[in-house]
Formats: sequence, C-alpha cells, structure tokens
Amino acid sequence: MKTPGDTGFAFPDWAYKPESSPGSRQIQLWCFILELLRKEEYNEVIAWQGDYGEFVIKDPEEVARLWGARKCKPQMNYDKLSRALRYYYNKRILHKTKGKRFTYKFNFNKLVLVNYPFIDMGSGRGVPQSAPPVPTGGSHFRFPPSTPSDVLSPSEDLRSPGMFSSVARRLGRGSVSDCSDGTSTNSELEEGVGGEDRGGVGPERAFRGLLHPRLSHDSLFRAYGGPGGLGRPPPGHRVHGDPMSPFPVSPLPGPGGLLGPTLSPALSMTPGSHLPYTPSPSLSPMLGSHFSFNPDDMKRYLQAHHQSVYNYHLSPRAFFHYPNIVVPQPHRPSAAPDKPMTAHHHAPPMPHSHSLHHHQGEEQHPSPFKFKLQPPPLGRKQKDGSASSTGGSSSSLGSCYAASGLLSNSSSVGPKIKVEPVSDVESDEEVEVTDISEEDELLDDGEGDVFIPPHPTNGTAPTAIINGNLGAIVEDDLDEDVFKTPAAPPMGPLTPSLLGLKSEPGQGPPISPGGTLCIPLKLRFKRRWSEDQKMEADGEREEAEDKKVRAEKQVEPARRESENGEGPRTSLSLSLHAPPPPAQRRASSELQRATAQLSLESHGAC
DNA sequence: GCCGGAACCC
DNA sequence: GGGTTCCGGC
Repeated sequence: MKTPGDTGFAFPDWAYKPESSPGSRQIQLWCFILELLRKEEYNEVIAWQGDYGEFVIKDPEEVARLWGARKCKPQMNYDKLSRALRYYYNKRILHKTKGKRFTYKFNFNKLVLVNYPFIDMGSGRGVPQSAPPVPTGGSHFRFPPSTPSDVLSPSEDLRSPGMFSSVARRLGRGSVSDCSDGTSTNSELEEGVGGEDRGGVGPERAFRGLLHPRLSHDSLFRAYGGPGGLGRPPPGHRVHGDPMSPFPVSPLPGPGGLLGPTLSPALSMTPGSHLPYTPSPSLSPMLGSHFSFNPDDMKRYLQAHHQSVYNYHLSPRAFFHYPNIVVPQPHRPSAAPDKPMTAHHHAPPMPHSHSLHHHQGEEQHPSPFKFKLQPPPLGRKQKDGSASSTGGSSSSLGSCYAASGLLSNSSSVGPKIKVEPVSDVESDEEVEVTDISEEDELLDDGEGDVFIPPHPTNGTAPTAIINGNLGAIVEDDLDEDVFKTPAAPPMGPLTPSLLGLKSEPGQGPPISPGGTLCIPLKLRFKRRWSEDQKMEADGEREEAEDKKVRAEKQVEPARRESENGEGPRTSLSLSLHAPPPPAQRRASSELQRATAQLSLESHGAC
C-alpha cells in the first residue's frame, strides 16, 4: 500500500507493477493518464472526450511534465510520452484517435465482459470479485480499489469515484510527484467525491455526482447500468433509459470502474492481501485469482452485468440474462431493499483498509476460477499476418485488470469460463456468457434476503450468456471497432451441433429462444475444465477452431464428454430457464462438489 | 503530429 | 517488462 500522506498522486497499489515484476512498483503511464483524467484539476490538461475511453491531451507538455515529474524524469516531453503511449497501441491498451490531435482512446473493449470469476461453489456463495465491466461512457474512469477488499463486490464501484486524488487535490497541480519513489504514493486518497465539481459539465460529468459510497440498489444499477454518458446503446436495447445514464463507474479499474474491481491489479499486486482468493501476489493476476462470492453480490453482479452488456452494446446474445434476476430499471428503485448490498457499502470510502470482506476472509473455499490475461496484441506486422491468436499473457494490463477478471483469459490454468466467437463477424463482441443461473440458485440457498423477481423485466428471452474468455474474441483487432455496436449475433452452425449436449436425460437440450441450450453447470465446468486443461497442454489456442469443428461432429451427449473429462472446446451458448428443474437443482449440488474438486485440482495445477 | 525501430535503463 | 531516449520517416 502506498503510504498516505505522500506527496504526489495517490496511486493505488494496483497501479504499480507487482514486485514480482522487475522494475515493478512503478506507476504505469496508462494508469497515470487515467488518474489525471479523473481529476478535475487536470481537466485543462487532459480530459475525456468523445467516445468511450477517448481522451484528449489538451496540454501535451503539461501532461508530459506531470508524467516526468511522476517518474522523476525532468527531461520528459510529449514526444517521449507519446512514444510510451504508442507502445500501448500494440498492447491495445490505447489506440490513437485518428485525425484528432493528442487524442487517444482507451481500449476498454478488451477489458470488459471478459472474465466472470463467478462463483465459488464450494462456499455456496457468489460474491463477484469483479465488478461488471461498465464503461463510463467515455467519461470518468476510476481506479480500482487499492485493496482487494475494495474489489470484492461491485458495490465497491459505487463508492466515491475518486480514490487517489484527494492528495493531489491538496497538493494541487504541480505536485504530481515528489519523486520520492514511484511507490510511495498513497492509495488512500480519495477525491472523496468524484462528482463534486464535475457535475454539469457535459455528459460525462453529468453523472459524476450520482454515485454515492452507499448506493442504493437503484443506484447500483444506475452505476452499472445506464448506457453511459456517451451512450451508444444498442439499438432497441436500451435499458430503460435513465436519461442521465450515469455511468458512475468507469470502464477502467477503479472503484466503480470498468476495470474497476475487475482490473484491480490490487488483487494480484498486493502481496499480503489478505484475501483468500488473492492469487499469489507475484503471479499474473489472471493466473491465480480465486474468487468467492456471496449470493447478493452475485446477483448484483449479474444485474450489473446485465446492464453492462447494454453498456457495451453487446449483441443481445451476449446479454447476460439471469433467469432469476431482474435487472432493476436504472431509474426505478428496487422493490426490495438490498440488504447485503448495504453491507458492502458500509465500507468506508477509504477502503484501502486491509480489512476484507468478512465473507472473504471467512470463506476460504478455493475457487476454481483462475484467470489469465489475454495475450498481448500482435504488432501491426504480426496482426497483418495472423488473424487471431490467443494466448499469452499480458502484463501491465494484467496487473491492473486481471485480478478483477476483466481481461480475457484466453487460457487459464484452472477452469475458466470461456467464450468463443460464434461467428467471424464482429467476433470481437460476439461473446457468449456463461450462464450461472444455477450458481444463483446455490447462492440463494443460504441467503434469501434478497428478493429476486422470477421474471426478467426486459422481456428478453431468458438466455444466459456465457462469458468468460473474451480474450479470444477481443483478441481480434479492436483498434478501430472497439466500441462499435455489435452486429446481431448470428446463430452459428455450432449451436445445432450442441444439441447433443443435453444435460438432462429425457429433457433434451432445451434451446432457449436465443438459440442457446441448457446444460448443467457441472457439465459445463467440467467441460471447461477439461478443455482448459487440454488447451493448456496444447498451448495452442489456435486449436480452438479445430476443436470447434470437432465439436460440430460431436454426436455424443455432453454428459459423456463431461464424464470423460474431455470434450471439444466448443462454443456454448447456454440458457437456463428459471426456475431450474429439479434435476438442475441436483446438478447444483453436484456442481458445488465438482467445483470444489475442480478447485482443488486447479490448485494442484498451479 | 504521429509512427515505430532500436538501444538502453531500471 | 515497461518505459525512456533518440531518431528517421511520413
């Protein structure tokens, strides 16, 4: 943790590379940029503009100066800084907004809807470790909590937007750095108000003040939900428009950031993070993050995700529809108070505290979910050559995002939720999200204090979308279409082939209206696990395509596959119908066990 | 202004 | 590995 009181920006731990990484503990430029972006005092120097994640450097030299100050590089100038920024192109952290001087854009696309470190079935809880990726509509991104505890639930995102600027604010604009040491910044700072003086300054700021550390359920959704200031809502899919569509949360890491918890490098970067699920500090965030969730958080998470899908303009298919969860209308308060949520919100705004969520601390059940960062993007040349390659792990982003599961996990050691593009078209956003309705059920089992309407409010078919490895998808060049509205999800030929994957005897693979099918979680996990393992062994993600082909040929029911612990890596679009049939309920139990087992296996694998 | 290679530093 | 510095080219 940074030492509060230090001069300079207050950067959270996650903003620094983990000790495990040589040369680590240094703030990364993109983090720095984000930091500047979220501070009002630098609005004249750098500010969000245009599309999601797009920002303009109004005063290049000043930014360079600040950066130089931060890095103790007095000789820094925009030319150099821009070079550093250009390096982000290949990493796809940023890309240049062509035609606009000093304008860059964060590629949040790849950062969102990637991993859904859902449940820790073993614990029967479902506490989303990462907040659903939600863009702020190009407005304000916030840093993720500096401590894992901050990342525990989406609700964290509701905290005050700023977390590191209080000091900066005090210090004022020239005090960006004391050059004392890149790691000495304090992460406890808080703008304390993210919206305090930004309200009313344009769409992106309009919602600045909407977030409150203790958001109501409604607020939560608002936070995760609105199309965002820049809203580019999917045609016809706007979730009840909250005109303000306050995207209090940022697409980037941060309490409330897109990358927020998701990114939250803190998870992996904070050694000593008291989090049970915290992966080895030195590990790549994606490699060993274990998550456990509580039901409430899970629900919120799902709900948030539900909305986030819209936010990201994902195809309807990608819309995370949770059978048992109704996504509250952003503008309408939830009928039932979300007690648990409150619990999470009671966290002090300055939560860099080391206190963890109690559940977290108590729930030691290993979670099978692990994450890997998506591989670094290929260089231009490489990109030209090869279409899509997945795999590999990224670094900086990973540091900042991985823990929270935002990044894709093209490959992971343990079971992972994987996603594969169903079609070549708009594959970037053709995401299938793993349905977790059963998890929900499980989660609900122990905590029924949250009322969840039995029916979706949006009228969409209860199609759960499996999401996870967006990496493969995101892997594609998103440079120019990062925020494009996804094309309608074509039903790939694959789906029919999956019919054979029926999970319940005699019940046949139910095909949801969305064309997805139901399959027991257990099977899914198993399958995924097996696949992952296999993939891991192969080390060739490129085989996914090949496997898909095989999957199409697959005639045997999924059960067999799962029992064999092997199966083609198929693209699954699952849908669960609520309420789940008794068989599914059983499956849930089994799933818990299976998950626990997988978790253990996963651990062993690591 | 922007790009990206290359060498170098930490 | 991430960033810095330098630099030639567009």
